[in-house]
Amino acid sequence: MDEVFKALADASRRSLLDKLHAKNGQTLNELCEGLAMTRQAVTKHLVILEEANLVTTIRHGREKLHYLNPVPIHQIGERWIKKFERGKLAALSELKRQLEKRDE
Amino acid sequence: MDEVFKALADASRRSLLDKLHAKNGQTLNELCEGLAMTRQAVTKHLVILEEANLVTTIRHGREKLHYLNPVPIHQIGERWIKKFERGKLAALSELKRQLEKRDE
DNA sequence: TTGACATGCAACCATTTGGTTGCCTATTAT
DNA sequence: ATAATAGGCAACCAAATGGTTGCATGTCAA
Repeated sequence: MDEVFKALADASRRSLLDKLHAKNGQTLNELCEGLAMTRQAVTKHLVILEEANLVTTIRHGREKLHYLNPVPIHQIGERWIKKFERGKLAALSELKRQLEKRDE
Repeated sequence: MDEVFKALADASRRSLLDKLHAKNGQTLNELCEGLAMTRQAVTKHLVILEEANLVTTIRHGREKLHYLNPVPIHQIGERWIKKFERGKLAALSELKRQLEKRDE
């Protein structure tokens, strides 16, 4: 879980996920296109995404195809974000109450 | 948005949010209880959470009360996670198709 | 008013992070 | 067979991160 959060914490990595979301199964060099970064830097990001299970790869000859795995993202939504959404209205009304209480 | 992802990338900060989710409006010293960290380290984490707008504070005399703001978390769910959930089944079936195609 | 309590500020430190460059290996096409 | 293509590995670097210690300030209670 921590690995997923850490992997998502970098804008370059999120844009790589975006790229795969737009077109799945890209090679390393395809993913490098248009990025202001060396191929090796992209490789490092992809390794982190793979370790967080956000990207799966398949070797096909000399090419390595990268596929998005949306499951960990979904899990964060389910296990983490939903927890905080439940208390949302309650929290806001409590904050309002505290703000009003402030000058007592 | 980036600040929120970065703020959530640290397990200590997520546990501070958990603490506030369990009991909102705690002081710095309250939040320090049971943590294997100095008060100053906790302060630094709270500053990061505040800058990401995940925590709001109110001074009340010599105490500083910390309140959870669930809005940015909700936004990540809405603007980011949902995007990847939509394509989930499609992505998985495409992956399966590619895996099967592999030996052609 | 003075001591205790809650927090703030700044300097410092080790480790991690995000990136680079240079070279090596494997596969494909001519 | 050989050149071009796709990718991997390792060393190195600067900056960011997560933590510490020491001291300062503001507020409350006796």
